[in-house]
Amino acid sequence: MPIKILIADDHPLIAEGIKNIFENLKDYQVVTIAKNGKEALEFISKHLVDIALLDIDMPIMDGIECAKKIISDFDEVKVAMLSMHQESSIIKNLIEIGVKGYMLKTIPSEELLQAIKNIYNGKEYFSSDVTKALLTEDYSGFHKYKKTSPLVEDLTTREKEIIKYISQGLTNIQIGEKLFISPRTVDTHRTNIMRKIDVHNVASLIRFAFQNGLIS
Amino acid sequence: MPIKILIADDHPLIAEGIKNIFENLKDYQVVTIAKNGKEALEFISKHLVDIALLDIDMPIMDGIECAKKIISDFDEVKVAMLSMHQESSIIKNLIEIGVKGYMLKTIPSEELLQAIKNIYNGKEYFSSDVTKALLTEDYSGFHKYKKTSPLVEDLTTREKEIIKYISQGLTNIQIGEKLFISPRTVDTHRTNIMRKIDVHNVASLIRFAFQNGLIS
DNA sequence: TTAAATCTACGGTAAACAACGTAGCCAATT
DNA sequence: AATTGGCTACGTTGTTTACCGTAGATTTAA
Repeated sequence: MPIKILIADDHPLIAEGIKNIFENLKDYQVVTIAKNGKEALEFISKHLVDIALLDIDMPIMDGIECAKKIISDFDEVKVAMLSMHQESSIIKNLIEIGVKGYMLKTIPSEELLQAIKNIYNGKEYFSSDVTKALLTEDYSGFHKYKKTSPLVEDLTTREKEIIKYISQGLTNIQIGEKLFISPRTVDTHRTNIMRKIDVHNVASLIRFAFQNGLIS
Repeated sequence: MPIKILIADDHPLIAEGIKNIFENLKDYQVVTIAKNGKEALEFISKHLVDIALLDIDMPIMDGIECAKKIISDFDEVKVAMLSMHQESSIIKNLIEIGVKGYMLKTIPSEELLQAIKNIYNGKEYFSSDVTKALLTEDYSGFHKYKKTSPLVEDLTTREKEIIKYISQGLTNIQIGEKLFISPRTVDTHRTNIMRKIDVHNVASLIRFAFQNGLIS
């Protein structure tokens, strides 16, 4: 029983290109190519479909509207989006709607097959490209991102360990007990840490640690 | 010519489990299992390795340190991270460092194979789980998995203001000057804050503030 | 084989903090 | 008119931190 796939894209060349990927593979079957969201919905209401691959930019009914309707009315159909662009706000929205995947059209064919398989098996799939774009995106407006200070490089493993415990609210004595060292040694580490990153109290230290990913 | 893989993980069971995935596959070869970053580096300096799969939490030298060194010193080795957690703050750092992949240890074996293949071929791979976590995280900061504590509600405007100044590393005297109040009053606010959110030192206070979006 | 870095540890001092209680003033609410 | 909550302020006490210097042991790098 092959996985039944619906493709919705208003560009026939692209749609055919995608269809070709599944050609000659007995595990996959492209059951139709829809030119817009409306056609896709009509087909789904009359035929069995496992996975709907929707382009986002389509005339008459776009992929997002279409995805909403499919997910609310035909919950046995799993929806994945194909797009040229990577806009995090849209993607976030799509996930809330309940799509199972988001892929760029630049996806390699074998990765697409893997993605379809994953989604068919109840998992989710999002392009690595998308992930990276999101991670390297500048979130200005939501929160500020500070690069890791070069000062972090100067900290030794032990010092980072000490910072971790300080952030947990432990006193030098308690930290000493945890690490089986003298509280005076912890104090020495503290002093060295403070000197290295040029702060002069715990508050600034913890702030620095947070902003540089030393604690979370 | 199989893809030569180095695995670094201080938990032998996990490392062996990962190794088993590649067993009997002629395209992949696990050339060694390192117990920490140091061992991994030593091996790489002496042997040919295509891909280094590093756990993040390791003793002696953790995966992040190790990744940095590998990427700076052995740029023919592609580095991918394996982790138990989805820590978006450090994933971003990792990408800047230059790692090619980030996967959760819950990754299915076939997906891991696909990931390794992608990375070997110069692409990148990031777990869908990670992507989704990033997309659905609330953008109040990097500190996603902590919900706002109900205790925050108890804090007055003045108290939050005091917290802000404390986080900037100001002493009670300096805060008093800023707000034109006595340092003793600042002290009173401090005490009240501590009582309300049930912490007993500045470190815990700042941590709380970060995790609840009071400061950033 | 030096030299440098790291982790360890201590003595001493001044500053800052944490916690207790008490209390007046003001504004908003009951 | 009385109460409540928030901001102000002080006395006091013990704990903890921040910083200064010194220094041995061990590992790493030059």
